[in-house]
Amino acid sequence: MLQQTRVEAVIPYFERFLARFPTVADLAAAPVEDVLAAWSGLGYYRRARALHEAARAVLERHGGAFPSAREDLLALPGVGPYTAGAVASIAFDRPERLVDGNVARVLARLYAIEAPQESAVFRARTWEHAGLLVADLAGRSAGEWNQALMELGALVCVPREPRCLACPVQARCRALERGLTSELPVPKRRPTAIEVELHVAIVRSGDRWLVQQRPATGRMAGLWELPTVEPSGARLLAGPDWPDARGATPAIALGDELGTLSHSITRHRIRVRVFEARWLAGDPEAPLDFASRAQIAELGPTGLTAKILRAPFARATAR
DNA sequence: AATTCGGGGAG
DNA sequence: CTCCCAGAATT
Repeated sequence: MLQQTRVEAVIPYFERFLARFPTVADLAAAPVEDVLAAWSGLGYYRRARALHEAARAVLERHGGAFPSAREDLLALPGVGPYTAGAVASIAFDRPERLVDGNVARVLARLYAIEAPQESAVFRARTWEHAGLLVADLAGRSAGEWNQALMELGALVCVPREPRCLACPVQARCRALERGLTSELPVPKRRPTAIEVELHVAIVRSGDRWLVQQRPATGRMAGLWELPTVEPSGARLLAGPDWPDARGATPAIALGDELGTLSHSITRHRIRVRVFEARWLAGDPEAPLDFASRAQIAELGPTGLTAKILRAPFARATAR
């Protein structure tokens, strides 16, 4: 959960998740749909699938006992260099290094690493320094050291306007010595944004809303959303074939435009136009269905769908 | 090496 | 607005 996601954002998900799946065996035994529903809103849904697969791998390969060796951890789905180092050092007290975004920034400044942050050179230098520091611990806890390093980056050696006066290692910081703290680390190049327009239909039946499940592959796979089309036809974010696949007779008639909102997912900048709409057919068939707010929350909505359902203009459409 | 995955909070 | 977060997998 913590991969590329702030601790504060993770905590409520983590607590709900562990209440629902208390053990590795519980997680392994659960349907992936339940795991996705518990993950809904946190983003990077591949992580949820990987964690689910990892739980099953722990049962099959390790008899249900979570592995503690770095190499065994790396072999689990969704576990890369950072996570392997974090679990090995923090959970199992092994003398393993770790580099996350915070540690990379601390080390880049401490040792004045001028290579761009996405480069292989930068990655090699930071991991090398992280290893040397752990090797100097002389038996003291690498888990505590690694967490302290991350915390230093999160609280003191922050991206902009670092609090160098409060830094415990200011005396040995080469970036501070050279006046480079605002220049390092050299940020990775930002990819150009992709503009997308989506049309979303709000179809109400009493207190229920028409929703559709996204395909099993691709973005936000398996999550539920309000009926959505991408008029430009690029189909970057649009759901399953709707309304085209409904045949010559459109099953949904668009009405008044209720409002617009903006949404961003990674490099896509989405302008969303929300329309009131009517359902023209009989009972909807999969992947379409009517669901109440509570049911939608339980199914696992996309972040955009949750945002739309919270919007004032969506609340005011009761029929 | 470059892209692709969400969403949210800080500034 | 922009940036970036306790990254990993895929192309």
